[in-house]
Amino acid sequence: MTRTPHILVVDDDREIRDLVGQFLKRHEMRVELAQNGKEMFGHLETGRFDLIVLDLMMPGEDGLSLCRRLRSTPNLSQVPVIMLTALGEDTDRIIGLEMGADDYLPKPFNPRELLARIKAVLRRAEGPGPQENEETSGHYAFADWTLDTTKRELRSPEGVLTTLTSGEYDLLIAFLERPNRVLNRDQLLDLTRGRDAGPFDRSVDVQLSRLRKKIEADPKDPAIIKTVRGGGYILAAEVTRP
Amino acid sequence: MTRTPHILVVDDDREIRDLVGQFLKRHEMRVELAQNGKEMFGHLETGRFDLIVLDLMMPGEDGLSLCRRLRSTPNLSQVPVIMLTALGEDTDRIIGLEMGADDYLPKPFNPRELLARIKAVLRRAEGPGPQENEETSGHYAFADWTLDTTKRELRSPEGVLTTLTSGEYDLLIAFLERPNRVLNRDQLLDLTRGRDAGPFDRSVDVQLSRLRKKIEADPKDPAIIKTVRGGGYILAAEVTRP
DNA sequence: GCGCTCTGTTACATTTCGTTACGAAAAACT
DNA sequence: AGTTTTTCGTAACGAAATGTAACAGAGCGC
Repeated sequence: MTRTPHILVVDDDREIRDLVGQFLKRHEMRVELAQNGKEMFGHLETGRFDLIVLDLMMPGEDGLSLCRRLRSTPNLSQVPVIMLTALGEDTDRIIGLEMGADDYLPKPFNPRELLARIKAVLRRAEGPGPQENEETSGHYAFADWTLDTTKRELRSPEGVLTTLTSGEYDLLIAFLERPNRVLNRDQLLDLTRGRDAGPFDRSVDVQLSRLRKKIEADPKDPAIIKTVRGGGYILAAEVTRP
Repeated sequence: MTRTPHILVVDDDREIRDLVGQFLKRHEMRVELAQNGKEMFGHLETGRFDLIVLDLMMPGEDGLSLCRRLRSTPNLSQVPVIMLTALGEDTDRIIGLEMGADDYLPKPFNPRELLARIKAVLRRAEGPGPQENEETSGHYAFADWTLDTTKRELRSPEGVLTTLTSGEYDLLIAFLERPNRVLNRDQLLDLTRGRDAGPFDRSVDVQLSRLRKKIEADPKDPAIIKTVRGGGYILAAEVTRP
């Protein structure tokens, strides 16, 4: 199973950003663009990415700093990064000192070269799988339910074990990692299946319906995952991680 | 079968140490860190390493001296060493004088370069090696089961001995070495049989089914090795190595 | 060779998931 | 209010993925 890779391109130069984006899209990758750290973390909050292409030199917070922040964010510390470095002065020194990235590419670069490196890094990173692995340690508790992510076990308020299919499990995790936030269908589809929605895609609705049947006391009047008409769905419960 | 290399990084500069460590970990290596000779030999006493990355300039006993001690220690005299040398020193002279290391890398260095050299040295060292690939010995404990890899004995929660065929054993080991990670069929086939999957290869499924019949209380609703639809399988249990 | 065990292949059963369809509910409009 | 339009819930169906019994060939000890 290889889903199409989801790449986040961060560069303040609009031209480069778009160019890289177009190029990667033509090579069967899904691409999001960000022009600074704020946008980058915005994307990271709502989507799952297989790799980040990050410009070193940017106004405001630069690539190095962003990379460090990334590495110290529990959920994102393993996302591969390819750093774009401008040619010049102490590039070597910086590269030598800062190894937060998985690979470096000096500007100006050949897009094919970038593609090759992306593929190489993805191949390497394939092992641990998409983010969320690592220390997504342990337990979630919400609305008297308990989810053990190590054992992939869901326990009802009464303590009964409830089996979830992988699809239902993925969906639940997506909500638990982003509680009390409205997630639209595109985001959910990306988070759970790593793909974009077709024109009349209702698969999220159906899957959610199935999940509700298992965890809601009254699926007709859901109390845990609520519908936001025109917006998506929201996990309406406090989530704790003991 | 080559398992992930075990690297010991010795450098007094915390930043470099950590960054090198992070970088190598992302490249499928297991890494231990030491900030001086004392810690280094501490690690060497308790673990087996495939390679040591050693800083030349360190307060107290420096890299050269440590390397010499290493070479004169019977058990460790063959462990490959890559020496990090700061610029500005008379590198050539040092290299000329000290042949204890397998390779040298001047600081500041490009991490890709370090990785390339590590791989090159490992490849070279691989040949002769009766070097005994480390922790082949030991016990695994998971979900109340115990596996003794020395005797290849699997014991059930009730203490009953369960015999595994070698195929089942290999499969179980593959999971135990990578707990809580989704492994797809290609990876499993590679890990257990060292071959690539044919077009409609279901052998992993069948073998896993056989393993489940032996270790799962209810093979119809597996609790230890779970299926990740579209992804592969995952060992859903905590694994400890007493 | 003969019997035994192990493993890959095949075939069929079962499960899961996406799509479609249709009715219900909410919003928009008249 | 009544009507139309949009959005959502979910049953039902079919396609795809997974589970596994049964078979057959390979390897091994005798």
